[in-house]
Amino acid sequence: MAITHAILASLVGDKPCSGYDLAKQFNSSLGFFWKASHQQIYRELARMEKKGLVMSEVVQQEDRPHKKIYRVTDEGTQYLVEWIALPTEPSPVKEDLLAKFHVGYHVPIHIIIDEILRRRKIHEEKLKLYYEREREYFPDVAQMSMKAKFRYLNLRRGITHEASWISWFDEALALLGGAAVE
Amino acid sequence: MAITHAILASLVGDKPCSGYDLAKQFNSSLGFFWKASHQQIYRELARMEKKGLVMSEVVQQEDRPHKKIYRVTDEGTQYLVEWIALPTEPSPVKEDLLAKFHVGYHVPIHIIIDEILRRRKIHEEKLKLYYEREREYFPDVAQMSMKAKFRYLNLRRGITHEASWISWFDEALALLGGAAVE
DNA sequence: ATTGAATATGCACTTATTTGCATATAGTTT
DNA sequence: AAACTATATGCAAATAAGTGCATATTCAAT
Repeated sequence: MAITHAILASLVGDKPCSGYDLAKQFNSSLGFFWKASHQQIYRELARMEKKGLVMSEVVQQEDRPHKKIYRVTDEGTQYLVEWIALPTEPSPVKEDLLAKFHVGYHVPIHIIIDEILRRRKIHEEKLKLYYEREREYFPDVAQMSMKAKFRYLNLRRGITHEASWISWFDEALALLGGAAVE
Repeated sequence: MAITHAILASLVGDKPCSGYDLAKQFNSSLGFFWKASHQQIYRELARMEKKGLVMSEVVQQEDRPHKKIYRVTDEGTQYLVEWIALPTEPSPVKEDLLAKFHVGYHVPIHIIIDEILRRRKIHEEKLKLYYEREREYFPDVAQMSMKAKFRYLNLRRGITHEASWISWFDEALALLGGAAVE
């Protein structure tokens, strides 16, 4: 996915913010569909401003360095809406772990088992975090605004994604004879 | 994931082959963890040969253009095995559809519904293909070599991945009031 | 004969990403 | 006082990845 679209979606969908804020939003819903370094973000924001998709305003702060707050222009909004209407292909999977599994029988099995256990823990913690957020922010699924529904679905995608990893890890452990988990 | 690792894994795990063959293997198990254009592959193979990770042999063919068969060197194998032992982080998700959902309430709902239905069909077809391959190549899960187990698990990862997408699409359709599927 | 498909390779250009460096303010910790 | 953390921005260089174009052979179809 082009970083342009991710930034536009974030600025339109949340409030106008600085590059620093964008870089931080890896924790929030933005992190479900996009990650990038702050260097990428600053550069991309500058490019987008040159193209007229966003505009910035320098905000002087007393206790912190000044910052540039970016907001989406009408042109930017239109560009985003047009992009949404275009069909989207599934993003290609590039997963290290699967490449390792492809030749996994060439290394001692404990290396693979350890790696599965390590990765499983990472995904489990993420899943737990997502469940907590689900309980906290979306307690009443029946009563939600359109915006909330979409945010909820993105969170649900994170949940199904992590859950499918975990069930696969368990399958792998069972087949490869790894220890039971916890 | 670095394309280097994917190519090495493919050459070690399957048989030595040409860049053209590698590019075609998008259909087979290779496609679960890696996609690239033939241009990328040829360039990367050339680089890897310069580094000594692979070596090539030109094979003259009577009925087709000549081709270069690449095989992994001892150095390449060692490099791959060392890489496998390194821990692997989950690959960052960059999914267009989630960015679109982030601002989905800004466009008419039928655009989103249509896109869900279209994407659902793609994932369903892939899942069907994977199930067929599972029946065909792995009929007896209890009796498998180590190599077969790893191949089976990669296929299973493809299956859990696609299945999690489909269940999410159904959830989205239910919440957004889309038509029942088929 | 010419077009098209499959096999087979690759250069050149462009874009994307990563890494290292650099700067600046202010508060907190040692 | 010096070091560290958090906020805030950005350039430069290197590496990686992606797109467009170009070439060559053979067979099959029109």
